[in-house]
Amino acid sequence: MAAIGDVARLAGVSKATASRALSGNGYVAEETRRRVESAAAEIGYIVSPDAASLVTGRTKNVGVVIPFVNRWFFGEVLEGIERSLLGAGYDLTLYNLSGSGRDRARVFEFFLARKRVDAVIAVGVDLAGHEVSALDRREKPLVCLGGTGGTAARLSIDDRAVGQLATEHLLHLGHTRIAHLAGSGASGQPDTVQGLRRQGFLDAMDAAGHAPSPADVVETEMTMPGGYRAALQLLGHPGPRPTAVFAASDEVAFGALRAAERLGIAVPRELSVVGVDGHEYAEMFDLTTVEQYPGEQGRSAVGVVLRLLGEGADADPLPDSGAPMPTRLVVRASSTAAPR
Amino acid sequence: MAAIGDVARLAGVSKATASRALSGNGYVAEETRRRVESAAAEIGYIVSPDAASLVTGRTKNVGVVIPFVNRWFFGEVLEGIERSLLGAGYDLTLYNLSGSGRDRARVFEFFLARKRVDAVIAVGVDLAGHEVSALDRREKPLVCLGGTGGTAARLSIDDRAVGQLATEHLLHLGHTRIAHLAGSGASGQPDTVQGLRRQGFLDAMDAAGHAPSPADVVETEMTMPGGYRAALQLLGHPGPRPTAVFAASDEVAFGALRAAERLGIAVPRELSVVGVDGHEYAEMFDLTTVEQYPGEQGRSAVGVVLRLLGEGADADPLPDSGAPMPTRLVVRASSTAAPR
DNA sequence: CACCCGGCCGGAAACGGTTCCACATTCCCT
DNA sequence: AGGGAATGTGGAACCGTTTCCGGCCGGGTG
Repeated sequence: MAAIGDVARLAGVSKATASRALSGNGYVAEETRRRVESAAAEIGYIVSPDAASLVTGRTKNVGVVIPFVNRWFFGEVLEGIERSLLGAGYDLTLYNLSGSGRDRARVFEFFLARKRVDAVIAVGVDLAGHEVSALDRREKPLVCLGGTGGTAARLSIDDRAVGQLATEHLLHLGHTRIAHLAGSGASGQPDTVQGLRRQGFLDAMDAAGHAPSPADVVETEMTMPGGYRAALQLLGHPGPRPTAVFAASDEVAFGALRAAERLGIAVPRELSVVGVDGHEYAEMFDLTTVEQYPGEQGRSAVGVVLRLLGEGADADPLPDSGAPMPTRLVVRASSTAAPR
Repeated sequence: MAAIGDVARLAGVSKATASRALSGNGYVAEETRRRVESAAAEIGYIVSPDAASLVTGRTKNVGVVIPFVNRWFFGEVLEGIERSLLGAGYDLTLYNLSGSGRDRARVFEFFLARKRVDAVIAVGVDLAGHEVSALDRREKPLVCLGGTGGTAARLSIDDRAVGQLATEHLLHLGHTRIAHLAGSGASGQPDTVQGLRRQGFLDAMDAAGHAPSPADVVETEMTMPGGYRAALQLLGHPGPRPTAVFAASDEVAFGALRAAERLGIAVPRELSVVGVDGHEYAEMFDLTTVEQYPGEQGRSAVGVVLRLLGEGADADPLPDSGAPMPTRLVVRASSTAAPR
């Protein structure tokens, strides 16, 4: 394979000049630069990123750790991150942190600790203290998107406010008995996404003077089948039912809709449903939801990372640091006034 | 940061020996090895993959190019690949090849051509001739999972057989007017996934002596909203309707189910629906489907790649090369005998 | 006893770039 | 006119590994 020395020889300059010409750092006469470039093109020269990062210490590569790729929110975030990174000339190394077992430790101690990534974006993962300290001992910038634990840069929506907003929407419609399909762990870990959305729900209910019965808050995996099962449990018994459900995510809400259909409960006449996410399918299901914009969030995270890495002010402006990412209530046919 | 020289000094050996001790290549006395290892642990030494791959020419990193991450099949494949790769100590660099424009060229010419990946797995992408030749000019093994164009190693299900199988299932149930919700491009590109499934459908119909009317084969984006819209178009008019639909993917089938519900068409009494994929949600929707196993496919692809890279025979046995990956018809409540 | 071979180790040469430093011009300013 | 700054270039050091080669030792073999 052609190395920079070959290019230099062909162009009649030194390696140093060739390097400067190709990388654009330092002074080099316009005419020389052209000569070097055409020499490089002629022999099909491509730089070795390994050699370059060996000496510069920067790899132009960022690690992304993410617990799922096949949940809508995460997939969307990942796509946003990927696109931005690629645009900035960075590679993206993916770590799918599913379990919390030894694989997880391996990712942090073996893969991320190595010098192959310049920075890490953690999306929706709850970092342990030693995990984040392992990272900044290596002086690797860390940006968190959702999740908990990082003292580092953090981007997030206001999940408590989201829960509150969705619930208030139902309250305004006159519902009084509102159930909540919460993400699993919502009551145990109050500062996670699930916990905060649940808290928002409780706050809104409380402010309206309602105290939901414990049976009306059920926790479930945040997937469509999870929501389906939880809704069957919540609604599938004789006797009075809640007239509205606030689902912790759109996928859970879809499952609830399917369960209602299965149980012969008419939506929205007998049951209003609202979710959160702004899922691609929400419109098709006529689902009222609090939208968020994961692709945008991913892009913002990349913006922060690049800033932290000292890449110039070329990118989009930073979101006001500390300010939550935007969300918006979108009302569709799945929610309506409470039946009398 | 600690380099291997520091480890060597601390252990009282040369860099060469330290390297051998840590990498496990070449002769080194057991006792020395232990001394080196504890020295390394003491100062928290970690190798620089950049330096290592600079000299060995191998990066322990494979590139994955994939058109979507947020479609079930692709997400599942990606997860399978990731898990396997991680297990083998490899990194995974993700290239989300969405458009076919300049971004795509950039990925192939700039990112993949560089020496940062040892091999490439292309899932569900139709490679152009110059794209694959660019890769093997660099002597980078290429494994294709679905998609077309690679002369290289290829893993795939038999999509034509899948279409045929699904259609035959409906024929056996007595249906005669069967519609097909095909993936877009099915008729234009006969050797793509969509094209082959459509061909299998046509073959089965033909063998049964039926000639589907052109209006009963409609093409759509392979997503749930796509299936929804296409099914509305297919079923949402007065007059006689097909009694069964073969959807090119489960997500399309879900959309069709939703459309049927919207139109007041009872499934399966008035309309049978079958899909293909074995989507996570299929059971919840009671969908009859031809299952495939994308996670498994991803793992197999990694197996092939590792073999190609000369990693020992430690991994799972190769699937019989050339043999299609397994599929299985799973009958659920969405398909039943044709109404009389 | 001479020889060879296998285990074990160190010195030094790569690998392919970037960057520091020194040096030579040219240019501008006082 | 003189001096310093800006521009352009080359030599050489350096980044952190792996690996080739050669030397040393001990033991089995002819």
